[in-house]
Amino acid sequence: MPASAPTLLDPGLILRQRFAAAALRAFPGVDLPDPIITLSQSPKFGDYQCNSAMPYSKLLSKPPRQVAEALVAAVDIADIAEPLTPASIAGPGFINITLSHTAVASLLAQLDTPDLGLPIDPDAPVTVVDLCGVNLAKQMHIGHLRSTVIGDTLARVLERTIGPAKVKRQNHVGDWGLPIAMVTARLIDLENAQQIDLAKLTLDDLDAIYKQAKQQCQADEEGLQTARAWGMGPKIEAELEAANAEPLAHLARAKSTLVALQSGDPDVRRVWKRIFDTTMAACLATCARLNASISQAHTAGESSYENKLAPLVARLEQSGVAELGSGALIIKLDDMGIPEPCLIRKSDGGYLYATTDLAAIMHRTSSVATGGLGASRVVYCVDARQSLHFRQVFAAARKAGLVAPNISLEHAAFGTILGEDNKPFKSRSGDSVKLGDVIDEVVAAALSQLRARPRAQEMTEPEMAHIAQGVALAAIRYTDLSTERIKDYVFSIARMVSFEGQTGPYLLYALARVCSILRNAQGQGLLTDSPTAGPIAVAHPAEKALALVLLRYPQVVRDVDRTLEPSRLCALLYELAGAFARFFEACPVLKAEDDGTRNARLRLCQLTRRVLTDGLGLLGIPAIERM
RNA sequence: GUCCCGGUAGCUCAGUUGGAUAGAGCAGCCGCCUUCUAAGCGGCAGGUCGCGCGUUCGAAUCGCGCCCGGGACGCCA
Repeated sequence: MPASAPTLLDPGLILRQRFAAAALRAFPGVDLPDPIITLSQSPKFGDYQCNSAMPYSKLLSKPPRQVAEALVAAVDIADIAEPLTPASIAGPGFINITLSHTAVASLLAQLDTPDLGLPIDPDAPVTVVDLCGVNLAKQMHIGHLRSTVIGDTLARVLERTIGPAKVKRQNHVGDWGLPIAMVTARLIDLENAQQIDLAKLTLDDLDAIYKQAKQQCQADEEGLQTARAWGMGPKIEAELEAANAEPLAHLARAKSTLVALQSGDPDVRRVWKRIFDTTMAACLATCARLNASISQAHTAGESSYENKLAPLVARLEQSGVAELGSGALIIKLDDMGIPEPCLIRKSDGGYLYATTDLAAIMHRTSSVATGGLGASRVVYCVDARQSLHFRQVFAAARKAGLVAPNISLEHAAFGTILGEDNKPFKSRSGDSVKLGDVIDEVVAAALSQLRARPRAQEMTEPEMAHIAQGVALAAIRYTDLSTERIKDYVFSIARMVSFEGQTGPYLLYALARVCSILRNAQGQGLLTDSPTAGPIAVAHPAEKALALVLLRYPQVVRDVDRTLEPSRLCALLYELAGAFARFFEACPVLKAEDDGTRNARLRLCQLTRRVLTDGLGLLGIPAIERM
């Protein structure tokens, strides 16, 4: 047990410890589960409650109220809560606990440190976060939003809990398959025909060329097979074959380009590199607009595993883990509860994306000394539709002994973004929507909302434009992060920038109001040089309610680390903003009844600002101090 | 067909390890700006937690069966 275990600030955790000790004292020798401590639903039940008397009563064969009485008699919480009395036991045996104001103030003072109760865990494992996952020759589209935003947020949270040095973002760029070869082939043709200048190539060009190339290679093989199967006659078959001739030729050309690319043909490589650079520059710019910290340094494309595939597959084949099935090389997983085998080599000798993923796992988890990333935890921020794929890859990696048993492989799966019609978000023409265009739209919507406000007159155009950017970013990211990852959600620009209720802008607004108070205090010379010097105190119910939300912050951040669910942090910050809004209504700060109250409230404001700023920062939402 | 994920107020969603009267937001209705930003606050109204059976002192939560919606399912990535 490290001596530097974080100070317990969360009242729920403190109470759990105290009640566990009480259970040990009251019922020595009995192995009871951890006490259940929850927030009370209603103020009349106090702040927290212990619900364990009932389950314990069964294990102890004693009436629940008697168990509750024994716990109340044994528990030592005099330093943090109001004294428990027989009236504290309610219903079948709930123990209601009201924290003392002095204890809350003292815990708040302990929270008010540079790390906000979140010291970096020195024993934490190096963690890889697989995120973004763009493809070459394609604009980032709406399908990349969640992987980018959720992945970036999880990485930010981990950077906070385990330290930035141990978090390795990995952008597993799709830069190596047949589709890329198709584009490369097409681009070489266009260049030879002098129809394009590679030096001036843009991603929009590539996007168009990608579609052309795909079209060119689109053979109606299904139709042909149907015609054969149904015996539609040689004439129809011949017609279909003729129609297929051209696509098949293009396909053959793409395949040979892929071979050339993979064997290092300099000219093909040169064109490919141009595609790569053009794509990455544009995508990283879009990531930057989303405030996602994803850079060239995080890029680890499929191509980077290119020369690892053959040795890996050979090893798996030799060890007998992989076997031939209908010509393909497969790893059977039925003994691991997965009926579908994992394919790692096609019957034509080509490798599949599972092969690349296995190579990536090895790179990520092997030691730094051997050129790996040294991770003990790998988090995949990828669409839920790939769940089976990752179950297969993880199981295959374990079965093949590619990763040690203590290494954690986690798929942080997320649902689909839907349009207003409840179907996957697409443009009117059925194409996927470019992410940059979506961001533009949200910024425009935010700006027009902003102009409609009465306060708009007090702002300059550049100020408003700046705020609109921030509001749009908060709207997009908060919307994406605030529901459970696994669920689909409807992308409604109107709702996300509505500025009302549970939205990113509401959180920014709460922060702007805190900042406003502190700014005015500064202006009136009410903030001393050492802002944390004055005593912290909690008296008014709204102050206490605010304090109790603040105290839950560190533990919620750790929860996000553990569960990979940013929505929990979103929920807490929303509660915090609400608690502050009620405090703001009920408790005048600058015009408080006396200096002591005012200073205590100023400290509460300062701490609220810090926690809100910190939490928003973890969500990748920069603070706006005035709006 | 098999497997995975969802189903909670008109709409969008919370609901932690099974706990008290299932909570928010939006939309609707009623109040509150001479006072630190009304993008706010207070209140009213709104629910067979998809259906059934079971386990339990207690089930939105756990188990089994069904219904509805979405998704995945050996040579695409």
